[in-house]
Amino acid sequence: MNATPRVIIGLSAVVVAASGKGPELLLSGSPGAIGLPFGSFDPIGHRTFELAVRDFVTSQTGFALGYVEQLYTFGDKGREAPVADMGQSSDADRVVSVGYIALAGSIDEGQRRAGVWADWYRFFPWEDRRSTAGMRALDVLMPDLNAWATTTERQSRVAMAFGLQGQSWQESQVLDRFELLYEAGLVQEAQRDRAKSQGPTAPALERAYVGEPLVSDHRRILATAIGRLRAKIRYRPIIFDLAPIRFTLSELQDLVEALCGVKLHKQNFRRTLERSGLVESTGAMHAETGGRPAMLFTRSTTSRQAGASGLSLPLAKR
Amino acid sequence: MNATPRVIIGLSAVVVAASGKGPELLLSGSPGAIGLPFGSFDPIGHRTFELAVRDFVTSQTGFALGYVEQLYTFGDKGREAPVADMGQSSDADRVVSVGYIALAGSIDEGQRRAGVWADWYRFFPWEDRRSTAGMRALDVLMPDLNAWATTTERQSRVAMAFGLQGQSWQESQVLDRFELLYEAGLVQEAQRDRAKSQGPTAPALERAYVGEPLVSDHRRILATAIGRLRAKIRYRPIIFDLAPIRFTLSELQDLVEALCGVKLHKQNFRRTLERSGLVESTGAMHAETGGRPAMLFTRSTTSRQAGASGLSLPLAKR
DNA sequence: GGACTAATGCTCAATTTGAGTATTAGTTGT
DNA sequence: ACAACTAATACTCAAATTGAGCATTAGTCC
Repeated sequence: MNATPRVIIGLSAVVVAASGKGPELLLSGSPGAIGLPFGSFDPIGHRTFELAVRDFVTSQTGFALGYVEQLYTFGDKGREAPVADMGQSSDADRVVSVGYIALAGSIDEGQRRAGVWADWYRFFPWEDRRSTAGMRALDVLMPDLNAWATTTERQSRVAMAFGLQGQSWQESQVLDRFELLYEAGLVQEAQRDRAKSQGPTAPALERAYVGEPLVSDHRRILATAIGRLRAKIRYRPIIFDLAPIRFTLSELQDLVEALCGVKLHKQNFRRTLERSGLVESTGAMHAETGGRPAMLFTRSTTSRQAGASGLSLPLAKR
Repeated sequence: MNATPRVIIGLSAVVVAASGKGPELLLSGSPGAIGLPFGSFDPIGHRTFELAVRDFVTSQTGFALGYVEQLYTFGDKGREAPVADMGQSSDADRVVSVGYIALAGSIDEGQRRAGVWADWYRFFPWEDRRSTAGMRALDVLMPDLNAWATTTERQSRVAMAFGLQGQSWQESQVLDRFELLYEAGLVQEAQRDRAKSQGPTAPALERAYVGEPLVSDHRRILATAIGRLRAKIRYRPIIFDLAPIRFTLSELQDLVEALCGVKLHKQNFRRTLERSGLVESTGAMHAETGGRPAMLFTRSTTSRQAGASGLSLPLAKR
């Protein structure tokens, strides 16, 4: 045991790629203990965090990252992520973990097979309001959430987060919603974390409704990341770091919808997008959908400039 | 010299308070080496970063913080902030610094005297577009900036950041603008940082135009913080953490204008604010301005709820 | 050639902005 | 007490943006 505990910097990455179906996450770990790719920062070998993240994700999953952005630094005691793959850490060490978001663009089948990818809604079923399944998850959770909301303060938090009572659903409030479900004891992590001190609490609901748990606080990190991404596509053109080089407007819309978990009005989406100047049409067409062939677009050069704004979403159909 | 270098966590805080005149910053250091309040994180004594920040700011400046939010974690080698007040660090150590933003509300004269406060536009004269002085700073800098912008890529970056050629001025792009001025060698830090490798570069302009330098990369951190704050008041009601408990709409507007460095249309500001439901009028009046007495408002309870949105600014008069 | 499917085009009312002009309730000077 | 002045508040109006539809078109699949 050391007199001065060491500080260890852990790095975790939320790596997102767009498949045909929607946003997918790169995971690591073994069945029953799935988590985000996680590595530790080597103060000698690594010049910057970002390089370190690229490095360990590539070496851990064989995958090279595109856009990378820092998410948040988690330093609370009792919240540290386990340093599974390190071994040399002792109890006296203090782990600080720096979370990153990485966008891996659209990936092909080969790349897909190289890593373990999963639809991120497996962990947040209630966040997907495109499908009836997602809406159903919310319906199932609601009674328990209401039962927990015994004070007005709790009630109003629930109303704000889940868009009840005249409030509108804000797709970027992913973390608020997760925190509420955690506090209400409805997600498995809550039961796991409480098991140490107290007895069991809320009823165990099916995975299809409460989502699958992740190791440590990784699901919370993921919630933070999803919220950030959803907010960010509105003011930075990051959506193009997720989309393929050439795309039809429908494909782009599907991607945005998948990311935000809501349905958009097609004609208006097209309108705002064309006005924004973020995309420009290539001459080419894409005819594989069985309907009228669609124009293929690319991101414009202006969309690449620092300070270019994002999509002002023509939002939410109920 | 250690075999395994230690990692040291430094914490720096951008502490903002609203005085009558505008946003003021809490500084520390001695003349000629002014910087942000800076402390180091003690892995044993501190349970969370946030507590540590509150702690060292209070002990260093006698000031208690209100709202605190993490800004960014700076881990690049060669960019670390000096650990002036520590002494025990060696060259082999790696310093990672976590930046925080803190809002100290509106402060009275007594509190003001307890610390060293400065108008933040001393460090960014060009960011203040309310005054002719600020506009003048930009005019003075522009020729040098244009001289530096020899490639189209640079030119378009300048145009985007400074709102030229049909682009509009985006008040939250503080960092982009600072980075450009840095790269163009117009701010003192650039010359200082380059002095080690190369000779002197750009002409030395007056402080009134290029702003005062800060220790290490603190001015960059500050630019990040200002940009973040300016963006954030649009989607979170943080402005009320800066305003006094009761305020007139004009006072609130002055505060927003000072923060964002732009003038707003008075009648429209009032309109959006009243519609937003973020404020509610107390019965009381405030009659000290020499004109018609103004209604005093407070933030509403809804503005305190998690997820409450910010001000949709009725923007910029030229 | 007719049915079907998506993509694209176009319209219209409701809201939200941007930019003013007009009125009101105080203070200050004479 | 009145005129001049100042800032707050009220009201107006056109332009732009948004939300929601209906209509048309260019392909594929019998």
